[in-house]
Amino acid sequence: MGTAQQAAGARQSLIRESNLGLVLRTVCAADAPLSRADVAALTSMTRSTVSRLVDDLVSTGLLDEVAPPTGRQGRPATPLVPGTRWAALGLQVNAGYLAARVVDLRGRVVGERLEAQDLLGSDPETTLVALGDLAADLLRRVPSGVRLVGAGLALPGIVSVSSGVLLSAPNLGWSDVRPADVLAASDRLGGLPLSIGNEADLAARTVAEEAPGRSGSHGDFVYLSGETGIGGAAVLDGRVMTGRHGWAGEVGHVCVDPDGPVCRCGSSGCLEQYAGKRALLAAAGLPLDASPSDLVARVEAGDPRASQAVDRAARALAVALAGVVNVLDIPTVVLGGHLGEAAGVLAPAVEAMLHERVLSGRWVRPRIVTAPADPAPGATGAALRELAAVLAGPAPWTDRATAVSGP
Amino acid sequence: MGTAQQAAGARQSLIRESNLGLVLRTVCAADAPLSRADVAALTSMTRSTVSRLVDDLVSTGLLDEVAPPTGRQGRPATPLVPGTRWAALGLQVNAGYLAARVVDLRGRVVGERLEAQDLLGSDPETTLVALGDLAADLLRRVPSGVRLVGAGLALPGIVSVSSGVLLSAPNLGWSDVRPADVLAASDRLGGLPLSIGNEADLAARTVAEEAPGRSGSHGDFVYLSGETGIGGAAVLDGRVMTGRHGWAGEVGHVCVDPDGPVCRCGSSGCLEQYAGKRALLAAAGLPLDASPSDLVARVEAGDPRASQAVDRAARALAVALAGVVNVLDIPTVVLGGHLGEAAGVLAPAVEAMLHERVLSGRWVRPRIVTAPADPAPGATGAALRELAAVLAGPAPWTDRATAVSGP
DNA sequence: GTCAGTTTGTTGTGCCGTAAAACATAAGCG
DNA sequence: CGCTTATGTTTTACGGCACAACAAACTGAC
Repeated sequence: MGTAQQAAGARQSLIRESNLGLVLRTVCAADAPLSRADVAALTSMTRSTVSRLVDDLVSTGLLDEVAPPTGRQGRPATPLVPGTRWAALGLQVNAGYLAARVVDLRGRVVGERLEAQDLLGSDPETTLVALGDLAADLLRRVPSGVRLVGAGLALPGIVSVSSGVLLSAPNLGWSDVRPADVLAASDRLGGLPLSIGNEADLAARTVAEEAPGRSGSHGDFVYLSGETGIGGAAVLDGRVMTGRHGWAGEVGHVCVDPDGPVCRCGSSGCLEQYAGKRALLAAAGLPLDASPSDLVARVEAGDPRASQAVDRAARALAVALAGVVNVLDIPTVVLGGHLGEAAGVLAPAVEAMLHERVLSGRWVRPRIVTAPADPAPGATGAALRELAAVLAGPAPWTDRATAVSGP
Repeated sequence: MGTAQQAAGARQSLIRESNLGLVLRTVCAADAPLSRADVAALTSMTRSTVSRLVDDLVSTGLLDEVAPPTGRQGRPATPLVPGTRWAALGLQVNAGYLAARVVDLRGRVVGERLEAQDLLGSDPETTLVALGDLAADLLRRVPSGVRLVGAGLALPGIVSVSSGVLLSAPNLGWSDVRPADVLAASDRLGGLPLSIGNEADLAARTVAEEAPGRSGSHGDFVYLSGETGIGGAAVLDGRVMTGRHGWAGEVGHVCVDPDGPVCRCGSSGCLEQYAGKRALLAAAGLPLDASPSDLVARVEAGDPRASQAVDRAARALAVALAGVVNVLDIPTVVLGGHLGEAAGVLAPAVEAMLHERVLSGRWVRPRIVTAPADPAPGATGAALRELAAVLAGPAPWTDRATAVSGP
């Protein structure tokens, strides 16, 4: 087509905003508190410039100054840390539970509410209102003075992020739901804007950044979220690849064997039919409400049926992941959810087979690692995404004067 | 780990450079010539600012002013077009030919040399020197005054872009080759810096942008390059996704059936074993030197063996591409090379099967389209990549005074 | 205890690039 | 020929950063 794209010219204020964000991100990314001079050295800006930017950030509470250390020569530096006055709300609906979390700019979970509940076939509206109650209860306990920058909701299904519609969530039995409308109608979030996202995409974010702006141990990886189904996400250089419509990363429905069992997605031989929680437990002869650790125990006890189920799943994982690694050139795979719990018996076999099947395996050996155990990583990830918006461009936030929260 | 990343602070000169590039790209992206006032309107900058930026670009020849049109009211505008004084050299080595092209900033092929040659098992040094001769001959015919910004070489194999090493090219029988060193030693490129890239990645670029800075009809697509093997590339929002090491897009080695034939990559059941040129022709009972059009003719004539081979390939393509589409969320597939030539008999079947196998197929129907026929798209893509560096940031180029080329 | 040495943070000066508005230019049109 | 319209240029002002000098605060040695 060749139509000229709309792109705004850079004016002087942009460089201010850009540097404001750079300073904030630099402080957030650091392991130890940085002084103004440290930031200047890292960003190759002058101390005077950094100083003025930092002053702005401190006055809005995006950065905090802490007590100067002693013992070193020269004028004592003023250590800077991410502020505690800014936080975001993360929500999650899953087949087995509701979750609400508040995460602050330092990445600390300020407050949390979890509620186990079987939600397969539940009514979307009722469930979302219950989630709203959970959130409202949580928000009441948040210390006053904390500014909430937004709310995010992690959902296990196909989500249209831009329009805010959950198109389909088979494990909940939901389709065409607009959570923001439901929660706005019930007014439990106090006008906080709500965005939604895919559970795996958001859970992957908790691996990509251990705190807002601070990248995790892996910069590029494929995340596999073993909840009831198998969700997935691809992270490239710390950013979750969402794809054109936000549906990228559906590794669970990569075809492992075209002659394999029919999947409820309409295709056949999907990975989920081999390594999904139900498929795995059923193949091992375990009840559907058994836990992955039961499976691991059986395998370690020498149960041949369990071992066979695990082998079958490992083989399927290797085939599917090899394709993903070949296409994305990301040799690291992070296993979360039930796959993470079963990683002890799964990972070694998958890793070996991956090595054989990956074209570039000769030069970079594929690795499988396990995500830290967390009942609701999607909720944390949703909060992190909201906070990431602040880090990307703090300027719009420094203007707003009043806080949303408070008792 | 959370180490603070090195990021430079934005200084004032950056905004100049940024806007310089923006103006250049805006003009290049437009279908019709733009005036200074048009650019100002599109970029939301003032006419005065645009005017000064354009003056700089015109003085370096990155933009040309053409004759003002007549017939409209008001002071006649000065139409701007990409300059003809800037060009890049694109080279390609493939199993069947050598190619050299010079492409200018308007996307026109200024000069071209093609040489058919069987290069399987050839000596890398001899072949690259021959390519250098071809290029030197081509450069002699380039009009004087044309500035060459760089040279790119498209190679059919695993390439380490950053270090400039062709790690492995099975279809040439090459491994661990450093083309830049060979060509620098023979001094046939007159000191022009050479970068290398994967053939499919670069060929995909010719689909993504029909001219430097002017995007093609598809912004997001998976490109399948059917040369001797099957290469691939993923294009997201006009940018080729290269992956961590530059090896992304190897769709040819996605596993279609784990029990399928062994591939020379060490894996089994790779797509290439079903839809690769050799596999396809062999399955159809055609000689290895037959052309894809022969296959199409046989199918249309009702040859059952040919039809069966095509069906098998289509099935394999659907399985592999469904996985790719599920993971990347890119519902458009562009077929190039022999797959493009056979698209008439392949595409409809693949499209139908894709629709069934893609998770999001209910909302966005996957489409298969054909790339324009071109004997050496990699060469053009390599040149486009060099020119893209100029468009991304023209500032470094406007400083250099002297040209490289000339008779 | 005092003073040199050292590192940090702040204050003025100048340069540079864009915005805004007035002005100059070059057509068409009645 | 003057009016209208649109483009391109000039002038002035403002905001941002770099640079350099300065002030602040602590260590350590004599």
